[in-house]
Amino acid sequence: MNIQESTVSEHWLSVLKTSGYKLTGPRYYVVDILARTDKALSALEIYNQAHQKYPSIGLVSVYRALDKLEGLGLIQRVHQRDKCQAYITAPNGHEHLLVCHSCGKVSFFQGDNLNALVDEVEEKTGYIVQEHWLQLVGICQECQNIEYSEKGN
Amino acid sequence: MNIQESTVSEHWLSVLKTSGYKLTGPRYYVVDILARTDKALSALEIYNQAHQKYPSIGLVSVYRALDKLEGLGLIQRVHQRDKCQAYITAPNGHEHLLVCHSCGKVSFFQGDNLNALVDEVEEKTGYIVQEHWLQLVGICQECQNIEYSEKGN
DNA sequence: GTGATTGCAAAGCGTTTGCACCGTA
DNA sequence: TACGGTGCAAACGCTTTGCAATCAC
Repeated sequence: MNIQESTVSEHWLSVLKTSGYKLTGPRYYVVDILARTDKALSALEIYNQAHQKYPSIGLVSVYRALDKLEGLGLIQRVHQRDKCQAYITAPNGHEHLLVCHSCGKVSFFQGDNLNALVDEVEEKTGYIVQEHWLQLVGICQECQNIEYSEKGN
Repeated sequence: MNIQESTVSEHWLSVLKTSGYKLTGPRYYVVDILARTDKALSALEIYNQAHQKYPSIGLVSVYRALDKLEGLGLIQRVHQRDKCQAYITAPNGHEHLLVCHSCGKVSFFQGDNLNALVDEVEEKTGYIVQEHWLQLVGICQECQNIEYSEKGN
């Protein structure tokens, strides 16, 4: 295929290529959509968006692309109360997530303090902790402002 | 129905009753199984166990019981990399989980330090954080010992 | 007695698989 | 050219729903 427009996801495409994967249309559009949004998207949502620019794309290819991207650590799952099948970019590998309950926006944050907690738990319980996984859910500043202005009316 | 043996899940049964739910066979066995184990169980696993003592139970009733128990805050979901449909008791409401990657055992731990982190994130990002959700995955002490003794052979 | 609860069967939904064709490298 | 990747359709497994019968209260 022939990609003309340059995007922020060039890094991803090069990682895909370096890992021995072919650069195909479906993969390109999945990568591009995820790289351009700050909301967690499900396979179907990605498919719907991709379908507009690449009508021949199949939902199955989206699933397969997501699988590969997750394996390469380029994206990560967002776990929510009910559904846990949405994905977000992982620009710096696995990070802690901050999810806005109102607009669905996902941000990242550093959790340095977590190391002390992990050490404490390891000492108290005798576990060897291999991975930790933290997610905060709240309301972002923009959505707070919207709520206030709505109440003001 | 007529329950003879007394179990650790009496508290749950009284909560169910107080909340206006009828105490039926299927509910009793779902509560009892979850109260007696320290492993996260899926609906099907609970059904299989319950079926042994209560052969007429239906899988559907297990799903419905899990729904109610989760709503009452008596159990909570355990989120794992792939599947997020397993449940564990929540004896003290929602708590942080420590999951053994080897045997599947789930423990609870206190995360007091988390408040400082949440405050910090709120200040830096402007979010109002409503819920936090932390899970550690590692190897428990027993499984570590098993590994060592196996390597020694 | 009465309405909530149950079990069955079927439907629903998201995801995976089989397969022949296609396109990248 | 070779073979990894694709799209379609069908299969799959988990979960939910419709409904008449049942059971706790």
